[in-house]
Amino acid sequence: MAPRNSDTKQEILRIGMDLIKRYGYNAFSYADISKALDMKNAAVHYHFRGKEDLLTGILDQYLNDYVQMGKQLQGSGFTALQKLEKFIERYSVLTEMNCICIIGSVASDFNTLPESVKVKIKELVSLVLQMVEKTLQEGKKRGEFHFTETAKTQALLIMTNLAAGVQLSRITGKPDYELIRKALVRQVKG
Amino acid sequence: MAPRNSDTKQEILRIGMDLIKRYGYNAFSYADISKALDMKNAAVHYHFRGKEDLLTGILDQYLNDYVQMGKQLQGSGFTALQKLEKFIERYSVLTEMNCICIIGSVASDFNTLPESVKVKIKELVSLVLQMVEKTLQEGKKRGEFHFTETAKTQALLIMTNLAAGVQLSRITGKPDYELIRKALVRQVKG
DNA sequence: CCTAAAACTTACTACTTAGTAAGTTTTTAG
DNA sequence: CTAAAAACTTACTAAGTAGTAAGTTTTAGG
Repeated sequence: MAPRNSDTKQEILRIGMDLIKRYGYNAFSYADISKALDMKNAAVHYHFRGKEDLLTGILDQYLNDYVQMGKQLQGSGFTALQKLEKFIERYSVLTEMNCICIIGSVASDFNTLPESVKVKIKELVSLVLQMVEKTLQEGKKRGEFHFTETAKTQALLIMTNLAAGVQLSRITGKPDYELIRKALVRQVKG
Repeated sequence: MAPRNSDTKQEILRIGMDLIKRYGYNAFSYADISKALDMKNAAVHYHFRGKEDLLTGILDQYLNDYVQMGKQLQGSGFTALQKLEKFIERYSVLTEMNCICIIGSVASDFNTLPESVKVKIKELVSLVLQMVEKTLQEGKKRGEFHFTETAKTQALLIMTNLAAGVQLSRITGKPDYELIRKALVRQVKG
């Protein structure tokens, strides 16, 4: 049998996250994951009792990544613009991989998800929005940004531009994402 | 048995469209449709051989609706702002119904769809974007709008704000959609 | 009224889905 | 080396999926 070298649980999360970004939560199965890792579906159930637990695990990890990134950027000498660009970069990478962001993916499937997961998604989205809002406020204070809307509203505009930008560009092509990306940066700079 | 008064094929399309907007393409089945219309799943297959045909029918109807709306607005004495608001209104209604737009829904599932449908979605998105772009150009010429981006880019920004706005507001609440809606109108007015 | 097409139902198939119970292998710690 | 916990496999279930073939009812037109 193939050697089971690395942490399987982590691998499952990795594959699961990729599948959600590529196809969506309701379009992948335990079989897809087990096949990708060359094991049986029961092994996946050993690590995550149900699909709900798996999704929860994926969202927890994603949230953790964001918190980690936030800490790394905080008080690190980066300008607000650089912080914003680090955030935008995540979406550029998604576009390049023909994927959409986790938040956009689960947002589309929102009505089909169990309540516990809905709550977690709310937390996740709130966190991301607050991080962007904070960066925007900081940039305005420093004189880097000159947008006219409130920081919260501007954060909403940026989030929707990016999340839907990657979705739209899968259909109409990557140049459209670039148009959106550049325009929203201009908008923020004012 | 319950009387089969109205056009069944049209009813199937109506239910199917509602299910896509509410749950997504991969989260509903022929059984859902047949139950809603109090008939057997084979009857749905009589009208639409496969799920691919059903989705094609739904997209065709949606595209047709848009063309119809475009014709109605063209040369009808409406200002560009009024036309834009008619467009925005569609998304406001979706928000109120706890739904997302068809385009956003199929965009998330894009990688799971057959090629023929992908092509149709491309046509649909291009049409909608062009309609918005045209309205923006008209408004600028008339002095109603004063946005600084190109009409195409501004159309992309509006589309992404609205499409992701309804998705996001299902998670964080309707007020966020309102913030986005009002901000994008301000942005266009300049 | 009669016929033929349209609109179904009945009854099924083959496949996929999440999930489970019981047994086996592998790893780890004393 | 050994015991036991962890990480699996085997072998299954029950439910749901799209889809089909054949027969029945309904509807519309001459």
